[in-house]
This record gives sequence, C-alpha cells and structure tokens, in this order.
Amino acid sequence: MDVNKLLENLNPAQREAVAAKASNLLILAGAGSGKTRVLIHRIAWLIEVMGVSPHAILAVTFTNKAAGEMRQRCTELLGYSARNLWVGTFHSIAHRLLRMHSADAGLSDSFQILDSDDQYRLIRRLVREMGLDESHWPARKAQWFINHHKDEGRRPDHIEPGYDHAERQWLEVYVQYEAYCRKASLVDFAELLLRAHELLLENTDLLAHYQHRFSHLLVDEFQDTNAIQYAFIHLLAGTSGWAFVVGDDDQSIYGWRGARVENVGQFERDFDDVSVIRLEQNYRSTGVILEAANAVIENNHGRLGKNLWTDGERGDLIRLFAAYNEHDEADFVVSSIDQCLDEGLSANDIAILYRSNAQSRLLEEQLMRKKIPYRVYGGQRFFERAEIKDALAYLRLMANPDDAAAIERVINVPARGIGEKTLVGIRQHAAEQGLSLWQAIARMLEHQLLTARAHSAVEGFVLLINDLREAYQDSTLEVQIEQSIRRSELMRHYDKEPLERREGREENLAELINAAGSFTLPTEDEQAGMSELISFLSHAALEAGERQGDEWDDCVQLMTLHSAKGLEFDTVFITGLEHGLFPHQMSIEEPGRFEEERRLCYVGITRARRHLTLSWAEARRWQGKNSLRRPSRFLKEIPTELLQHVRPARSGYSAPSGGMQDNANATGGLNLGQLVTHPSFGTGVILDCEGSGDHTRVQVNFDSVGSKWLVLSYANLTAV
DNA sequence: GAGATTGCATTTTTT
DNA sequence: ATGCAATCTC
Repeated sequence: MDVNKLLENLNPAQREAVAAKASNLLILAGAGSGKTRVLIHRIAWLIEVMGVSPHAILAVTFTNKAAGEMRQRCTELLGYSARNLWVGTFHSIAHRLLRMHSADAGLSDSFQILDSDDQYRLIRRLVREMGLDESHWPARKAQWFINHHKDEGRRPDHIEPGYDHAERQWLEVYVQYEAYCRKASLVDFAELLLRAHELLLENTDLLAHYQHRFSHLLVDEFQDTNAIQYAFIHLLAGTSGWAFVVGDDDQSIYGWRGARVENVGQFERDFDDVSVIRLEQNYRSTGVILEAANAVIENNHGRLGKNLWTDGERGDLIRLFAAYNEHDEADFVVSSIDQCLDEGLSANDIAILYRSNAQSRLLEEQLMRKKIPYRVYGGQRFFERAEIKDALAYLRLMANPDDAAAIERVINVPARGIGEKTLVGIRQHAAEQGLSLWQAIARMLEHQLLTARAHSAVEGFVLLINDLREAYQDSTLEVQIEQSIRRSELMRHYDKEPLERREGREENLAELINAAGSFTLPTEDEQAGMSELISFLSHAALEAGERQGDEWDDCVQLMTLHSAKGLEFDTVFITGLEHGLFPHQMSIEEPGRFEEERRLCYVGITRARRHLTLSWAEARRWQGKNSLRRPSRFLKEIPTELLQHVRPARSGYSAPSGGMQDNANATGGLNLGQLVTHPSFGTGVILDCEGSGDHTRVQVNFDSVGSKWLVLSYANLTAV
C-alpha cells in the first residue's frame, strides 16, 4: 500500500495524530474536524506502516451505526477487509467477551440479554412483590437507581445507604433484582459492561492475555464514556497497551445517562505520557456559523479549550425568526423549506431540529399540508415492537426455558386462561423451592398443585414450549420463528385490534421471519461459541434495528438535537429556542445540566454547512396550556452582527389565538406579555393567568425575583 | 379476562 | 393535550 495515501489530504494536525508514534493520545476533535477520518487513517497507519497486526487492535464506538461505518471505511481505505480486527460498541465487545468466557464470568452459556423494556417490567414486578406502593416507589426510579449504580461500577455491597430510608429501599430492590437475574441467566445492558470488567479484573490470566493481545485501543466519542467504560479501557490498556482516544468535551450531551465529560481530562492524568492533539480546522461550516458556535460555547466553564476555524467562505448570516406562536413558527419553517426546494436544494440536505420530540407534530402537519416529503427520526424500532418481542420470547424459551422474563411475557399471550392468580402461585412456589419459574411449573404440574382449570391451561403452555423445543431443535432459525408464531397462535392476541394495526403487526412478523431467513451466523459470534439462535437473539437485543420513518428517497429530516449529533446538513433549522424549552426547564436550575444544554446548542449549530435558521415563538401552547415565552439565553450569546432578523420580536405581543384572548379578558385589562410593576418586586412580564373576578391570579416573571403567582386584586400591579 | 374509565406525569437515547 | 398505566366494572 502507498503510505502517502494515508497522509495526503490531511491537514498538519490530522497528520500528526495519524502518524504519531505509539503512545497514549488524546485527540480533541472539534465538530466537523474530520475525527472519523483520523480514526480510520490511524488504524490503517498502525497496520500498514507500524506493522501492527489487526489482531492487536480494538476499536470501540457507542452505536452500531458508527461501528459499521468504521469497519466499512477501514475496508475501503485498506483495500481489503481486516479480519481479526475488533470493531464494535462497548456493549457488543463486552458481550463477546462474556460469551467466550461465560463460565469464568459465572454465566450460563445460554444467558439472554434484557433490554430496558424487559428490565423495567421485571423491576416493576419485583417492586410489587415486595409489597411497595408504586405511587411512592415507582419502578422507573428503581430502574434508574440500579442502572446508575451499575454505570458507576457499583454492586449492591459497594453501596452504603446510610440512614436514608429511600436509599435502603432501592438498594433492597437492587439486591432482589440481581438475585433474580442470576437465577434466570439474564443480563441487562449495564451488566454486560460491569460483568466484562469484573471478568478481567478477577481473572488475572485472562486479563494478561487480553492486555497482551490488544496493544492498541481506539475509542471514538470518548466524552460519552461512563465510569465503567473508562475503567474497562484503562484496565485493558494496562501498562503495555496504547490508547488513542478521540473526543470533544464541547459535544458531551449525554451526562444525564451516565456519561462523564470529566473522563476526557482524567485521561491525561491516568494514562502515561499523554500527548494531546487538537483538531480545530473545520471542513463543514461557513465562517459565520463557526463564529456563532464558538461564541455560544465560550460561555461554558472548565472547557479543555478549542476554537473552530475555517479557511472557507464566511457565508450568509444566520437567520433569526421570532414567531408569534408555534403555528407561525411551523409555517415559517416549512415555507422557507419550500423556497429552498424551489431553488433546487435537495430535501435530504435540510434538517429541522428541536429539543423534544413533542415539537415535531406541528411541523409534520405543516409539511404534510405543503406535500413536502419528510422523515422523522426516533420512534419505535423494529425489535422493540410488542409483537416482535412476543415472538422472540418464544424463541428465547426455545433456547432456554429458564428465561423467566420470557415466560412472564408470553405465558398468557395469546390468552390461554392463565391469570394473575395462577402466576402468583407459580412465582411463590418457585421462590419457596428455590426453582426457576419453568422448573416450578413442571413441579406443580407433576404434583397436581394447581386447580383443574389452571392445570390444563398451564399444561397447554408447557406442551407448546416442549413441542417447539423438541420438534424444531435442529431446524433453521427461519422455521423456528415461523413455527413459534404459528403454533403459539400469537396473532390471536391481536385479533380485536383495528385492521390496520393488525396488518402492520402481521407484516412485522413476516419481516421477522424474513430476517431470520437471511441471518447468517457472524464468524466472530461463531468463534465466541454462540449458536445461530443465541447469536440472532443477542443481535435483536443489542441492535434494536432501524429507526422507522417514511422511507422516502429524498426527504426533509426531522429529529431532536440529540439524534442530530454526528450528522450534517446543508441547511438547518433549529426551532423552539425559548427559555424553558431549550434550555429545557428541567436543566435550568443545575449549572452542570445547563451547560450541557449549551453544548447541545453548540452541537445543533455546528450541524449546518451553509445555512442556519433559528426560531422561537413568543407564545406557545405547551403541555395543554398557553404560555408566553422568552427567547433562549443562547440566542443572546450569538453576536448580533452574525444575525439577520427575519422578523423582530414584538415585546408584549398577545397572540390572537382563542385561548390567549380569553385569558387577556380575564386579567381585567392586563394582557399576557404585559410589562408591569409591583411595589416590592419591581418590573416583570405577565406570563399566565387563571381564574376570574377577585380570584384571578397572574403569573408574573419579575426581573429581580423571577416568576411568582399573585392574586390580581391584592397585588397592586401597574401596567408600564 | 377484557373493555371502559380515570389519574398522572410530561427532555434528551443507546446499548 | 396526550398518552400510558392503574383501577374499576361486567
């Protein structure tokens, strides 16, 4: 291979990173600075120039999509497919290790993966069985508690609950949950990482083996690593391996799910002789867009520091639109898009970004009205659909009937007369006898411990599973799935649904059979000792499949700011730049959260190549009620000379929609948005009101003390 | 066991 | 407003 090919078309900083001598490297890669390119060229450099065997390289990403892309681009660059090269997500790599060393990890060789939905259902049941009142002890909180601790690498015995009653209670749920998972050979997502880490930590031979094997570790999106992922990399690198980590502290937007930006700085301290290389030249956006992004992110504290620049054109100003209300905003955005399309821009090059999914509805309506094709990201994924999970539960039982989560899911789906009461009896029997659910069922049937009616119903289920297991043990995956669906009469469960929904489910199940038919056992899974069945089920859990969306060839992309990370578009609209919406209300109080919102804004701005439009609405119907909005703080952080006001805000504007007018009348002459003064609180803006007559209360946002609810007849407000 | 009704919370998302 | 889940009722 021509070595020059690996360095040509790279800028000096990129070259420095790609061709660095073996050492620990931290690549601070700004948005659009070619970080994926650097990562791929580095891998090729290691193999082709430094003579490192692909066998000794481990490349880790966060999403399956990124992993797939990395593998593909590596193959393209190298001109051949590097076998033995481990590329994967943290979870898939941990999973592979656990399959290869299931005995050492204390797992059954047919352990199954619990996705978050499975996990939630299980925890919810455990919380109930512990006799806790769910309104005080919501299962979601327990799930969060458990995952949060696992992400930080903590088992129950690492947690010191102190005297906090709630902590103790959650800890007890965690203990029960762990015991349950152990018995049923179930592993949740966080457990994959935690257990893989423990596997290496506790087996010195294995650790030595992998430390020796993987001399080069490459990590993408390093700012998104959580504590256990960081520890995993640190452990694996050991004293002889080199870590090449690429990340951008300014794009850390997943703190709320355990990611630690601090890991980026920590890397410099924990790893030996770290060289830091900054990639600051941006190849994506115009000068104006970069200036705006830099200006916004500058307001964050404790950054590692980076300043994006480009030698390209300055480009157009950023358009700022102050809409009267959310309809006006949607109308403006869609009209602008219509114009772009008229000018010959391809719809694929246009994205509308928003903070929360609920915002997509109006935009969609407007796009539909104008007959502009669009695609909404997010929503349910293939393997997360109920019918697919039901069918897979039968398949899981074929692989391992002790899988209690699968039994719980389908023992009465479709209805076969096994009610809650019978189930409670079975669970109790299992707990008393120390048996798995499946074993408990067998024993209860054998000893006639059920009522006659329940007996025959449960027997029917057992016969079904046994039949499936015996008759199709050696069949192809496709036949196994097909027969599971047919013989369980799963579709009966959806009988009473409207035709359209039912047809959808049938199509999905057909698609599942199809997917099973074209599934081939990946060689790395085969090497890890997985059967076709186990491998298929694991893939279903770890890669929940494509996000749906209308599959148009050329359509406008709608998505949240979070899902836009890593993507770029010629023309970008960021909507709803309002205080309380973006930054989101729940993030405003805490400084850490607030700065994460700002990073999200930075991510949003830097998605645009040439055209960026920002919008906000002065009034918006939000969560069922009308409210007056203030522009986002982030808008003020963009230098005015970079902005072109498409329509300036009208301060004190009262929206002409029905609800708003009613409210205006109720305030006895004071309008929403009205500037008022209060004897002790000073000046403020009326945001909302409720009630009428003497009971009228208004919400006023005071400049000095913030928002307050006041009774109008006592408040002594004066209009300004 | 299933359908109807009421109550409650409500960012962001991957694995 | 809206959706999801728990509770009620037959």
